[in-house]
Amino acid sequence: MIHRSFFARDVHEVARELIGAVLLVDGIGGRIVELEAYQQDDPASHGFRGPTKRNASMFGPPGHAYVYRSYGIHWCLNLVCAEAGRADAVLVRALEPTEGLDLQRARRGSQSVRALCSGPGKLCQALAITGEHDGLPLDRPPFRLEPSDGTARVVTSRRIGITRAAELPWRYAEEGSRFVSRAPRAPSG
DNA sequence: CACAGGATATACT
DNA sequence: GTATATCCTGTGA
Repeated sequence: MIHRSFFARDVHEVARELIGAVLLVDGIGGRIVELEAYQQDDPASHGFRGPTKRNASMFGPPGHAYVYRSYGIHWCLNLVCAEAGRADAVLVRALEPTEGLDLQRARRGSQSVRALCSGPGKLCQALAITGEHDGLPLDRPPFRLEPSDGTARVVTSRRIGITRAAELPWRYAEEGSRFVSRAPRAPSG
């Protein structure tokens, strides 16, 4: 069980240690295989221009969820890090589905296991994460987080789908995983 | 494999 | 009005 205090640290440390951790919502989910780090002083972050109604939970205490709607259609899940008042968070981009595959398939339509959670919008649909989860603590139901066993090898690469600060290697993924949203193009560390 | 286009909430110009 | 931390479908090389 990962306690919310786990998140009261540097976002990059948290991101690296969360690869291989298990994320469940109402018992449904899988192993985290891909994350991206966003910081308050990062032009690509929603918190860069200060608090708004949408990003309010980013500025709240760490160890809580920040859920926002993307392109008017999809939900995306972030885990708030650092100290309260600092808008740092990791975006959960992909899971290796392990729990509740039938329900995930039903929510996503008849799909291959690889297509269930290989993207931030996809995994929110598979786990039924919506705006109602925005601001909820991550160490209380319906969330459950179990730590990685430490065997996952982590690679970094550039973040996906952004135009500002696109050169920063702040995407973290499990090396060789077939469940990431896209294969890292230029792996390092 | 690489695009283009559409759905459409929220924030910014 | 324009852009965006997305996804799906269609077209064509």
